[in-house]
Amino acid sequence: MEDFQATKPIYMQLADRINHKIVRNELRAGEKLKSVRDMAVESGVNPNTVQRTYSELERMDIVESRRGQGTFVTEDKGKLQQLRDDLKNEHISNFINQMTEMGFSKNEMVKGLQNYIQKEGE
Amino acid sequence: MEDFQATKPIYMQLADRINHKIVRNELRAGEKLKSVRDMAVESGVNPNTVQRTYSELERMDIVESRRGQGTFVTEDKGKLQQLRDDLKNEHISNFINQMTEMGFSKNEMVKGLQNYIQKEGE
Amino acid sequence: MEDFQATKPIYMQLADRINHKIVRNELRAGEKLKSVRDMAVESGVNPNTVQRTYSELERMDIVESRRGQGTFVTEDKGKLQQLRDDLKNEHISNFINQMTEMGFSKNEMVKGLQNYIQKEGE
Amino acid sequence: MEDFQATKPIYMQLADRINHKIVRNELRAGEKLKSVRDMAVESGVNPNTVQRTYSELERMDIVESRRGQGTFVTEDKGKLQQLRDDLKNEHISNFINQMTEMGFSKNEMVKGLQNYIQKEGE
DNA sequence: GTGGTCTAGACCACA
DNA sequence: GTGGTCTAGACCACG
Repeated sequence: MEDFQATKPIYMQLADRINHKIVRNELRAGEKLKSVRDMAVESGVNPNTVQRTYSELERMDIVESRRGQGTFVTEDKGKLQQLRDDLKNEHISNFINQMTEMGFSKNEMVKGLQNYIQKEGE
Repeated sequence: MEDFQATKPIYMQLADRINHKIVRNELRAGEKLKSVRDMAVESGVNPNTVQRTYSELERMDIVESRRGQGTFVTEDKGKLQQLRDDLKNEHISNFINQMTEMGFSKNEMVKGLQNYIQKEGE
Repeated sequence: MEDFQATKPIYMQLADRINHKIVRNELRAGEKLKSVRDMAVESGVNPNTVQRTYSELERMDIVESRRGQGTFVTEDKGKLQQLRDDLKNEHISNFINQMTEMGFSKNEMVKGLQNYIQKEGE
Repeated sequence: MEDFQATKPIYMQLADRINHKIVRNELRAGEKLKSVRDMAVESGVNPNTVQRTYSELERMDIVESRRGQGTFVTEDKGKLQQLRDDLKNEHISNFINQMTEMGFSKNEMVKGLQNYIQKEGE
Protein backbone atom coordinates (compact mmCIF):
# COMPACT_ATOMS: atom_id res chain seq x y z
CA MET A 1 0.00 0.00 0.00
CA GLU A 2 1.21 3.47 -0.83
CA ASP A 3 2.34 5.81 1.90
CA PHE A 4 0.24 8.44 3.57
CA GLN A 5 0.36 12.18 3.85
CA ALA A 6 2.80 13.80 1.39
CA THR A 7 1.63 17.34 2.02
CA LYS A 8 3.05 19.92 -0.34
CA PRO A 9 5.90 21.96 1.11
CA ILE A 10 4.89 25.29 2.61
CA TYR A 11 6.59 27.36 -0.06
CA MET A 12 4.45 25.65 -2.70
CA GLN A 13 1.26 25.97 -0.68
CA LEU A 14 1.98 29.65 -0.38
CA ALA A 15 2.59 29.86 -4.12
CA ASP A 16 -0.75 28.14 -4.70
CA ARG A 17 -2.51 30.68 -2.51
CA ILE A 18 -0.96 33.59 -4.31
CA ASN A 19 -1.81 32.07 -7.67
CA HIS A 20 -5.41 31.71 -6.59
CA LYS A 21 -5.50 35.30 -5.45
CA ILE A 22 -4.22 36.38 -8.83
CA VAL A 23 -6.71 34.23 -10.69
CA ARG A 24 -9.55 35.60 -8.55
CA ASN A 25 -8.28 39.08 -9.37
CA GLU A 26 -7.61 39.92 -5.74
CA LEU A 27 -4.12 40.59 -6.98
CA ARG A 28 -4.10 42.38 -10.31
CA ALA A 29 -1.55 42.63 -13.12
CA GLY A 30 1.29 44.92 -12.04
CA GLU A 31 0.19 45.04 -8.42
CA LYS A 32 2.82 44.83 -5.68
CA LEU A 33 2.87 41.77 -3.47
CA LYS A 34 3.53 42.07 0.23
CA SER A 35 7.22 42.41 1.03
CA VAL A 36 9.05 39.21 1.86
CA ARG A 37 9.21 40.15 5.51
CA ASP A 38 5.60 41.27 5.83
CA MET A 39 4.33 38.17 4.10
CA ALA A 40 6.49 36.09 6.42
CA VAL A 41 4.95 37.68 9.50
CA GLU A 42 1.42 37.46 8.14
CA SER A 43 1.82 33.83 7.12
CA GLY A 44 3.73 32.84 10.21
CA VAL A 45 6.66 31.40 8.29
CA ASN A 46 10.33 32.24 7.89
CA PRO A 47 11.27 35.00 5.44
CA ASN A 48 13.44 32.53 3.56
CA THR A 49 10.39 30.41 2.88
CA VAL A 50 8.53 33.37 1.43
CA GLN A 51 11.63 34.26 -0.55
CA ARG A 52 11.60 30.80 -2.03
CA THR A 53 7.94 31.13 -2.94
CA TYR A 54 8.56 34.44 -4.68
CA SER A 55 11.56 32.99 -6.53
CA GLU A 56 9.42 30.10 -7.68
CA LEU A 57 6.71 32.44 -8.93
CA GLU A 58 9.34 34.52 -10.69
CA ARG A 59 10.70 31.41 -12.37
CA MET A 60 7.17 30.77 -13.61
CA ASP A 61 7.05 34.35 -14.98
CA ILE A 62 3.98 35.07 -12.85
CA VAL A 63 5.78 37.63 -10.77
CA GLU A 64 8.67 40.03 -11.28
CA SER A 65 11.13 41.02 -8.55
CA ARG A 66 12.62 44.49 -8.57
CA ARG A 67 15.49 44.85 -6.17
CA GLY A 68 14.90 47.57 -3.63
CA GLN A 69 11.30 48.02 -4.77
CA GLY A 70 9.39 44.84 -4.24
CA THR A 71 7.77 41.96 -6.06
CA PHE A 72 5.06 42.61 -8.61
CA VAL A 73 2.50 40.57 -10.51
CA THR A 74 3.52 40.40 -14.15
CA GLU A 75 1.95 42.91 -16.52
CA ASP A 76 1.68 40.18 -19.14
CA LYS A 77 -2.02 39.47 -19.35
CA GLY A 78 -1.32 36.46 -21.54
CA LYS A 79 0.71 34.88 -18.76
CA LEU A 80 -2.10 35.47 -16.30
CA GLN A 81 -4.63 33.96 -18.68
CA GLN A 82 -2.35 30.98 -19.04
CA LEU A 83 -2.12 30.67 -15.27
CA ARG A 84 -5.90 30.65 -15.05
CA ASP A 85 -6.10 27.94 -17.68
CA ASP A 86 -3.39 25.88 -16.02
CA LEU A 87 -5.11 25.98 -12.65
CA LYS A 88 -8.44 25.16 -14.25
CA ASN A 89 -7.00 22.14 -16.02
CA GLU A 90 -5.24 21.02 -12.88
CA HIS A 91 -8.47 21.03 -10.90
CA ILE A 92 -10.36 19.29 -13.66
CA SER A 93 -7.64 16.70 -13.97
CA ASN A 94 -7.69 16.02 -10.22
CA PHE A 95 -11.45 15.72 -10.29
CA ILE A 96 -11.36 13.22 -13.12
CA ASN A 97 -8.66 11.18 -11.39
CA GLN A 98 -10.63 10.95 -8.17
CA MET A 99 -13.84 10.03 -9.90
CA THR A 100 -12.05 7.50 -12.08
CA GLU A 101 -10.54 5.96 -8.98
CA MET A 102 -14.05 5.52 -7.66
CA GLY A 103 -15.05 3.72 -10.79
CA PHE A 104 -17.09 6.39 -12.51
CA SER A 105 -17.14 6.73 -16.28
CA LYS A 106 -16.46 10.07 -17.95
CA ASN A 107 -20.12 10.22 -18.84
CA GLU A 108 -21.23 9.75 -15.25
CA MET A 109 -18.91 12.56 -14.16
CA VAL A 110 -20.47 15.09 -16.48
CA LYS A 111 -23.98 13.89 -15.68
CA GLY A 112 -23.19 13.92 -11.97
CA LEU A 113 -21.86 17.44 -12.15
CA GLN A 114 -24.87 18.70 -14.09
CA ASN A 115 -27.32 17.02 -11.71
CA TYR A 116 -25.52 18.44 -8.71
CA ILE A 117 -25.68 21.95 -10.10
CA GLN A 118 -29.34 21.40 -11.01
CA LYS A 119 -30.24 20.30 -7.50
CA GLU A 120 -28.24 23.10 -5.92
CA GLY A 121 -30.26 25.63 -7.83
CA GLU A 122 -33.60 24.31 -6.63
CA MET B 1 -4.28 34.11 6.75
CA GLU B 2 -5.19 30.51 7.52
CA ASP B 3 -2.54 28.07 8.57
CA PHE B 4 -0.76 25.67 6.28
CA GLN B 5 -0.69 21.94 6.03
CA ALA B 6 -3.67 20.47 7.87
CA THR B 7 -3.17 17.05 6.36
CA LYS B 8 -6.03 14.74 7.15
CA PRO B 9 -5.23 12.46 10.07
CA ILE B 10 -3.97 9.07 9.02
CA TYR B 11 -7.01 7.21 10.32
CA MET B 12 -9.22 9.26 8.00
CA GLN B 13 -6.90 8.79 5.06
CA LEU B 14 -7.08 5.07 5.67
CA ALA B 15 -10.88 5.22 5.89
CA ASP B 16 -10.94 7.05 2.56
CA ARG B 17 -8.88 4.33 0.97
CA ILE B 18 -11.11 1.59 2.23
CA ASN B 19 -14.19 3.47 1.08
CA HIS B 20 -12.70 3.83 -2.35
CA LYS B 21 -11.98 0.12 -2.45
CA ILE B 22 -15.58 -0.62 -1.56
CA VAL B 23 -16.94 1.80 -4.11
CA ARG B 24 -14.70 0.31 -6.79
CA ASN B 25 -16.01 -3.11 -5.74
CA GLU B 26 -12.57 -4.35 -4.77
CA LEU B 27 -14.19 -5.02 -1.41
CA ARG B 28 -17.70 -6.45 -1.81
CA ALA B 29 -20.75 -6.48 0.42
CA GLY B 30 -20.22 -8.93 3.27
CA GLU B 31 -16.54 -9.39 2.56
CA LYS B 32 -14.12 -9.56 5.48
CA LEU B 33 -11.62 -6.76 5.94
CA LYS B 34 -8.03 -7.47 6.89
CA SER B 35 -7.50 -7.91 10.63
CA VAL B 36 -6.49 -4.84 12.55
CA ARG B 37 -3.04 -6.28 13.06
CA ASP B 38 -2.53 -7.24 9.41
CA MET B 39 -3.81 -3.94 8.13
CA ALA B 40 -1.49 -2.14 10.55
CA VAL B 41 1.52 -4.03 9.26
CA GLU B 42 0.53 -3.60 5.62
CA SER B 43 -0.08 0.12 6.02
CA GLY B 44 2.88 0.74 8.27
CA VAL B 45 0.80 2.40 10.95
CA ASN B 46 -0.04 1.72 14.55
CA PRO B 47 -2.80 -0.89 15.22
CA ASN B 48 -4.62 1.68 17.31
CA THR B 49 -4.87 3.87 14.24
CA VAL B 50 -6.42 1.05 12.24
CA GLN B 51 -8.79 0.35 15.10
CA ARG B 52 -9.93 3.93 15.02
CA THR B 53 -10.47 3.73 11.26
CA TYR B 54 -12.61 0.61 11.65
CA SER B 55 -14.62 2.24 14.44
CA GLU B 56 -15.22 5.25 12.27
CA LEU B 57 -16.41 3.06 9.39
CA GLU B 58 -18.66 1.16 11.78
CA ARG B 59 -20.13 4.43 13.02
CA MET B 60 -20.97 5.18 9.38
CA ASP B 61 -22.64 1.76 9.08
CA ILE B 62 -20.26 0.84 6.29
CA VAL B 63 -18.65 -2.03 8.15
CA GLU B 64 -19.77 -4.28 10.99
CA SER B 65 -17.59 -5.76 13.70
CA ARG B 66 -18.33 -9.30 14.76
CA ARG B 67 -16.59 -10.20 17.97
CA GLY B 68 -14.09 -12.95 17.49
CA GLN B 69 -14.61 -13.05 13.73
CA GLY B 70 -13.41 -9.78 12.35
CA THR B 71 -14.74 -6.75 10.50
CA PHE B 72 -17.02 -7.08 7.49
CA VAL B 73 -18.38 -4.80 4.83
CA THR B 74 -22.11 -4.28 5.43
CA GLU B 75 -24.53 -6.53 3.55
CA ASP B 76 -26.85 -3.57 3.11
CA LYS B 77 -26.59 -2.73 -0.60
CA GLY B 78 -28.54 0.42 -0.03
CA LYS B 79 -25.87 1.67 2.37
CA LEU B 80 -23.17 0.94 -0.17
CA GLN B 81 -25.08 2.73 -2.87
CA GLN B 82 -25.45 5.64 -0.51
CA LEU B 83 -21.72 5.59 0.20
CA ARG B 84 -21.02 5.75 -3.48
CA ASP B 85 -23.39 8.66 -3.87
CA ASP B 86 -21.98 10.46 -0.85
CA LEU B 87 -18.41 10.21 -2.07
CA LYS B 88 -19.44 11.28 -5.54
CA ASN B 89 -21.26 14.30 -4.19
CA GLU B 90 -18.37 15.17 -1.92
CA HIS B 91 -15.95 15.21 -4.82
CA ILE B 92 -18.31 17.13 -7.02
CA SER B 93 -18.94 19.62 -4.26
CA ASN B 94 -15.21 20.12 -3.70
CA PHE B 95 -14.67 20.58 -7.40
CA ILE B 96 -17.40 23.19 -7.65
CA ASN B 97 -16.04 25.05 -4.64
CA GLN B 98 -12.55 25.23 -6.07
CA MET B 99 -13.73 26.35 -9.46
CA THR B 100 -16.06 28.89 -7.92
CA GLU B 101 -13.22 30.24 -5.86
CA MET B 102 -11.31 30.78 -9.10
CA GLY B 103 -14.20 32.73 -10.49
CA PHE B 104 -15.67 30.20 -12.92
CA SER B 105 -19.39 30.01 -13.56
CA LYS B 106 -21.23 26.70 -13.29
CA ASN B 107 -21.55 26.70 -17.04
CA GLU B 108 -17.83 27.08 -17.56
CA MET B 109 -17.19 24.16 -15.23
CA VAL B 110 -19.33 21.78 -17.24
CA LYS B 111 -17.94 23.08 -20.52
CA GLY B 112 -14.40 22.85 -19.14
CA LEU B 113 -14.90 19.30 -18.00
CA GLN B 114 -16.39 18.25 -21.33
CA ASN B 115 -13.61 19.94 -23.28
CA TYR B 116 -10.96 18.32 -21.14
CA ILE B 117 -12.44 14.87 -21.64
CA GLN B 118 -12.76 15.60 -25.34
CA LYS B 119 -9.10 16.65 -25.65
CA GLU B 120 -7.93 13.71 -23.58
CA GLY B 121 -9.57 11.30 -25.99
CA GLU B 122 -7.77 12.69 -29.05
CA MET C 1 30.07 55.40 -13.70
CA GLU C 2 28.73 51.92 -13.17
CA ASP C 3 29.38 50.10 -9.95
CA PHE C 4 32.18 47.66 -9.30
CA GLN C 5 32.35 44.04 -8.43
CA ALA C 6 29.10 42.13 -8.98
CA THR C 7 30.58 38.67 -8.58
CA LYS C 8 28.22 35.82 -9.35
CA PRO C 9 26.73 34.19 -6.26
CA ILE C 10 28.56 31.12 -5.04
CA TYR C 11 25.78 28.72 -5.96
CA MET C 12 26.05 29.87 -9.57
CA GLN C 13 29.82 29.73 -9.61
CA LEU C 14 29.56 26.18 -8.37
CA ALA C 15 26.99 25.39 -11.07
CA ASP C 16 29.39 26.83 -13.65
CA ARG C 17 32.18 24.60 -12.41
CA ILE C 18 30.05 21.51 -12.56
CA ASN C 19 28.83 22.43 -16.03
CA HIS C 20 32.41 22.79 -17.16
CA LYS C 21 33.27 19.42 -15.70
CA ILE C 22 30.42 17.87 -17.61
CA VAL C 23 31.37 19.59 -20.84
CA ARG C 24 34.98 18.44 -20.42
CA ASN C 25 33.62 14.93 -19.83
CA GLU C 26 35.12 14.73 -16.36
CA LEU C 27 31.54 14.02 -15.35
CA ARG C 28 29.78 11.73 -17.80
CA ALA C 29 26.14 11.15 -18.65
CA GLY C 30 24.47 9.19 -15.86
CA GLU C 31 27.39 9.62 -13.48
CA LYS C 32 26.69 10.38 -9.83
CA LEU C 33 27.73 13.76 -8.47
CA LYS C 34 29.20 14.08 -5.03
CA SER C 35 26.58 14.09 -2.29
CA VAL C 36 25.36 17.47 -1.14
CA ARG C 37 27.28 17.15 2.11
CA ASP C 38 30.52 15.91 0.57
CA MET C 39 30.48 18.61 -2.05
CA ALA C 40 29.86 21.16 0.69
CA VAL C 41 32.92 20.02 2.63
CA GLU C 42 35.10 19.84 -0.46
CA SER C 43 34.02 23.27 -1.66
CA GLY C 44 34.09 24.85 1.77
CA VAL C 45 30.52 26.10 1.56
CA ASN C 46 27.30 25.41 3.39
CA PRO C 47 25.30 22.32 2.35
CA ASN C 48 22.32 24.55 1.59
CA THR C 49 24.39 26.39 -0.97
CA VAL C 50 25.28 23.12 -2.70
CA GLN C 51 21.64 22.09 -2.49
CA ARG C 52 20.68 25.25 -4.26
CA THR C 53 23.25 24.59 -6.97
CA TYR C 54 21.93 21.08 -7.50
CA SER C 55 18.35 22.35 -7.62
CA GLU C 56 19.35 24.90 -10.20
CA LEU C 57 21.06 22.27 -12.34
CA GLU C 58 18.00 20.05 -12.01
CA ARG C 59 15.78 22.91 -13.14
CA MET C 60 18.02 23.17 -16.20
CA ASP C 61 17.54 19.42 -16.80
CA ILE C 62 21.28 18.91 -16.61
CA VAL C 63 21.08 16.80 -13.52
CA GLU C 64 18.51 14.49 -11.96
CA SER C 65 18.01 14.08 -8.21
CA ARG C 66 16.93 10.72 -6.85
CA ARG C 67 15.87 10.91 -3.25
CA GLY C 68 17.87 8.62 -1.06
CA GLN C 69 20.27 7.81 -3.87
CA GLY C 70 21.99 10.94 -4.99
CA THR C 71 22.22 13.39 -7.85
CA PHE C 72 23.10 12.21 -11.33
CA VAL C 73 24.11 13.80 -14.62
CA THR C 74 21.23 13.43 -17.09
CA GLU C 75 21.37 10.48 -19.50
CA ASP C 76 20.01 12.74 -22.22
CA LYS C 77 22.96 13.26 -24.55
CA GLY C 78 21.04 15.92 -26.45
CA LYS C 79 20.77 18.01 -23.30
CA LEU C 80 24.50 17.69 -22.73
CA GLN C 81 25.25 18.68 -26.31
CA GLN C 82 23.01 21.69 -25.84
CA LEU C 83 24.87 22.59 -22.67
CA ARG C 84 28.14 22.47 -24.54
CA ASP C 85 26.76 24.71 -27.25
CA ASP C 86 25.30 27.13 -24.73
CA LEU C 87 28.59 27.49 -22.87
CA LYS C 88 30.48 27.90 -26.13
CA ASN C 89 28.18 30.67 -27.26
CA GLU C 90 28.35 32.33 -23.88
CA HIS C 91 32.14 32.48 -24.01
CA ILE C 92 32.17 33.68 -27.58
CA SER C 93 29.61 36.33 -26.76
CA ASN C 94 31.64 37.54 -23.78
CA PHE C 95 34.76 37.66 -25.90
CA ILE C 96 33.05 39.71 -28.58
CA ASN C 97 31.65 42.11 -26.00
CA GLN C 98 35.03 42.74 -24.45
CA MET C 99 36.76 43.22 -27.74
CA THR C 100 33.99 45.49 -28.96
CA GLU C 101 34.32 47.56 -25.81
CA MET C 102 37.99 48.02 -26.69
CA GLY C 103 37.04 49.26 -30.10
CA PHE C 104 37.93 46.26 -32.23
CA SER C 105 35.94 45.35 -35.28
CA LYS C 106 34.59 41.84 -35.79
CA ASN C 107 37.18 41.36 -38.48
CA GLU C 108 40.04 42.32 -36.19
CA MET C 109 38.81 39.84 -33.61
CA VAL C 110 38.95 36.90 -36.00
CA LYS C 111 42.28 38.04 -37.40
CA GLY C 112 43.65 38.59 -33.92
CA LEU C 113 42.57 35.16 -32.80
CA GLN C 114 44.08 33.48 -35.84
CA ASN C 115 47.36 35.37 -35.46
CA TYR C 116 47.55 34.52 -31.78
CA ILE C 117 47.07 30.84 -32.48
CA GLN C 118 49.61 31.05 -35.29
CA LYS C 119 52.26 32.63 -33.06
CA GLU C 120 51.53 30.23 -30.23
CA GLY C 121 52.32 27.30 -32.47
CA GLU C 122 55.73 28.61 -33.50
CA MET D 1 38.96 22.60 -5.26
CA GLU D 2 39.93 26.23 -5.71
CA ASP D 3 38.15 28.94 -3.77
CA PHE D 4 35.31 31.03 -5.04
CA GLN D 5 34.87 34.69 -5.80
CA ALA D 6 38.31 36.24 -6.00
CA THR D 7 36.93 39.43 -7.47
CA LYS D 8 39.66 41.68 -8.70
CA PRO D 9 40.45 44.43 -6.20
CA ILE D 10 38.67 47.68 -6.93
CA TYR D 11 41.86 49.55 -7.77
CA MET D 12 42.56 47.07 -10.55
CA GLN D 13 39.01 47.19 -11.81
CA LEU D 14 39.33 50.92 -11.99
CA ALA D 15 42.64 50.59 -13.82
CA ASP D 16 40.96 48.29 -16.32
CA ARG D 17 38.27 50.83 -16.97
CA ILE D 18 40.73 53.60 -17.56
CA ASN D 19 42.77 51.41 -19.86
CA HIS D 20 39.67 50.60 -21.84
CA LYS D 21 38.86 54.28 -22.13
CA ILE D 22 42.33 54.95 -23.44
CA VAL D 23 42.20 52.12 -25.91
CA ARG D 24 38.79 53.29 -27.16
CA ASN D 25 40.33 56.75 -27.52
CA GLU D 26 37.93 58.32 -25.06
CA LEU D 27 41.09 59.37 -23.27
CA ARG D 28 43.76 60.54 -25.69
CA ALA D 29 47.54 60.76 -25.49
CA GLY D 30 48.51 63.63 -23.23
CA GLU D 31 45.04 64.18 -21.91
CA LYS D 32 44.55 64.92 -18.24
CA LEU D 33 42.81 62.35 -16.08
CA LYS D 34 40.28 63.40 -13.48
CA SER D 35 41.82 64.46 -10.18
CA VAL D 36 42.14 61.77 -7.53
CA ARG D 37 39.46 63.47 -5.49
CA ASP D 38 37.01 63.89 -8.38
CA MET D 39 37.56 60.37 -9.61
CA ALA D 40 36.98 59.10 -6.07
CA VAL D 41 33.67 60.92 -5.81
CA GLU D 42 32.53 59.89 -9.28
CA SER D 43 33.42 56.24 -8.72
CA GLY D 44 32.18 56.14 -5.18
CA VAL D 45 35.45 54.82 -3.81
CA ASN D 46 38.07 56.01 -1.38
CA PRO D 47 40.64 58.51 -2.74
CA ASN D 48 43.42 56.19 -1.57
CA THR D 49 42.04 53.54 -3.90
CA VAL D 50 42.15 55.95 -6.84
CA GLN D 51 45.67 56.94 -5.85
CA ARG D 52 46.70 53.33 -5.96
CA THR D 53 45.13 52.93 -9.39
CA TYR D 54 47.01 55.95 -10.72
CA SER D 55 50.29 54.67 -9.22
CA GLU D 56 49.73 51.34 -10.87
CA LEU D 57 49.09 52.97 -14.23
CA GLU D 58 52.18 55.08 -13.76
CA ARG D 59 54.24 52.00 -13.01
CA MET D 60 53.02 50.63 -16.35
CA ASP D 61 54.13 53.87 -18.05
CA ILE D 62 50.58 54.48 -19.22
CA VAL D 63 50.13 57.68 -17.27
CA GLU D 64 52.48 60.25 -15.89
CA SER D 65 52.05 62.25 -12.70
CA ARG D 66 53.14 65.88 -12.78
CA ARG D 67 53.36 67.36 -9.34
CA GLY D 68 50.89 70.16 -8.83
CA GLN D 69 49.30 69.63 -12.25
CA GLY D 70 47.67 66.23 -12.23
CA THR D 71 47.89 62.88 -13.97
CA PHE D 72 48.19 62.64 -17.74
CA VAL D 73 47.96 59.90 -20.32
CA THR D 74 51.44 59.30 -21.70
CA GLU D 75 52.40 61.08 -24.92
CA ASP D 76 54.21 57.98 -26.06
CA LYS D 77 52.03 56.61 -28.86
CA GLY D 78 54.11 53.45 -28.92
CA LYS D 79 53.23 52.77 -25.33
CA LEU D 80 49.56 53.24 -26.08
CA GLN D 81 49.75 50.95 -29.08
CA GLN D 82 51.45 48.41 -26.88
CA LEU D 83 48.68 48.76 -24.29
CA ARG D 84 46.12 48.08 -26.93
CA ASP D 85 48.01 45.01 -28.09
CA ASP D 86 48.52 43.76 -24.56
CA LEU D 87 44.86 44.03 -23.69
CA LYS D 88 43.91 42.40 -26.94
CA ASN D 89 46.27 39.52 -26.34
CA GLU D 90 45.09 39.14 -22.80
CA HIS D 91 41.50 38.79 -23.88
CA ILE D 92 42.38 36.43 -26.68
CA SER D 93 44.48 34.35 -24.34
CA ASN D 94 41.67 34.13 -21.81
CA PHE D 95 39.25 33.14 -24.51
CA ILE D 96 41.51 30.39 -25.78
CA ASN D 97 42.07 29.07 -22.28
CA GLN D 98 38.37 28.85 -21.55
CA MET D 99 37.56 27.19 -24.84
CA THR D 100 40.46 24.79 -24.44
CA GLU D 101 39.22 23.92 -21.00
CA MET D 102 35.92 22.98 -22.56
CA GLY D 103 37.67 20.71 -24.96
CA PHE D 104 37.47 22.76 -28.14
CA SER D 105 40.25 22.66 -30.73
CA LYS D 106 41.81 25.89 -32.01
CA ASN D 107 40.05 25.31 -35.28
CA GLU D 108 36.65 25.04 -33.64
CA MET D 109 37.27 28.30 -31.81
CA VAL D 110 37.87 30.26 -34.99
CA LYS D 111 34.98 28.56 -36.75
CA GLY D 112 32.74 29.13 -33.75
CA LEU D 113 33.64 32.81 -33.62
CA GLN D 114 33.02 33.27 -37.32
CA ASN D 115 29.70 31.44 -37.16
CA TYR D 116 28.58 33.50 -34.21
CA ILE D 117 29.40 36.75 -35.96
CA GLN D 118 27.69 35.47 -39.07
CA LYS D 119 24.49 34.59 -37.21
CA GLU D 120 24.51 37.87 -35.29
CA GLY D 121 24.53 39.81 -38.51
CA GLU D 122 21.42 38.09 -39.90
C1' DG E 1 23.16 7.20 4.02
C1' DT E 2 20.62 10.35 0.29
C1' DG E 3 18.20 14.74 -1.09
C1' DG E 4 14.42 18.21 0.47
C1' DT E 5 12.49 21.57 3.55
C1' DC E 6 12.42 24.94 7.18
C1' DT E 7 14.06 28.17 10.64
C1' DA E 8 16.93 31.81 12.63
C1' DG E 9 19.66 35.29 11.84
C1' DA E 10 23.35 37.69 9.27
C1' DC E 11 25.08 40.55 5.57
C1' DC E 12 24.92 42.57 0.90
C1' DA E 13 23.18 45.42 -3.13
C1' DC E 14 20.06 48.60 -4.69
C1' DA E 15 17.08 52.82 -4.46
C1' DG F 1 13.11 50.12 3.25
C1' DT F 2 13.36 46.24 -0.80
C1' DG F 3 14.89 41.61 -2.54
C1' DG F 4 19.09 38.27 -2.75
C1' DT F 5 22.55 35.37 -0.74
C1' DC F 6 24.78 32.67 2.74
C1' DT F 7 25.50 30.14 7.00
C1' DA F 8 24.37 27.03 10.81
C1' DG F 9 21.83 23.61 12.23
C1' DA F 10 17.46 20.99 12.54
C1' DC F 11 14.11 17.66 10.95
C1' DC F 12 11.75 14.90 7.40
C1' DA F 13 11.06 11.33 3.64
C1' DC F 14 12.97 7.84 1.11
C1' DG F 15 15.66 3.52 0.47
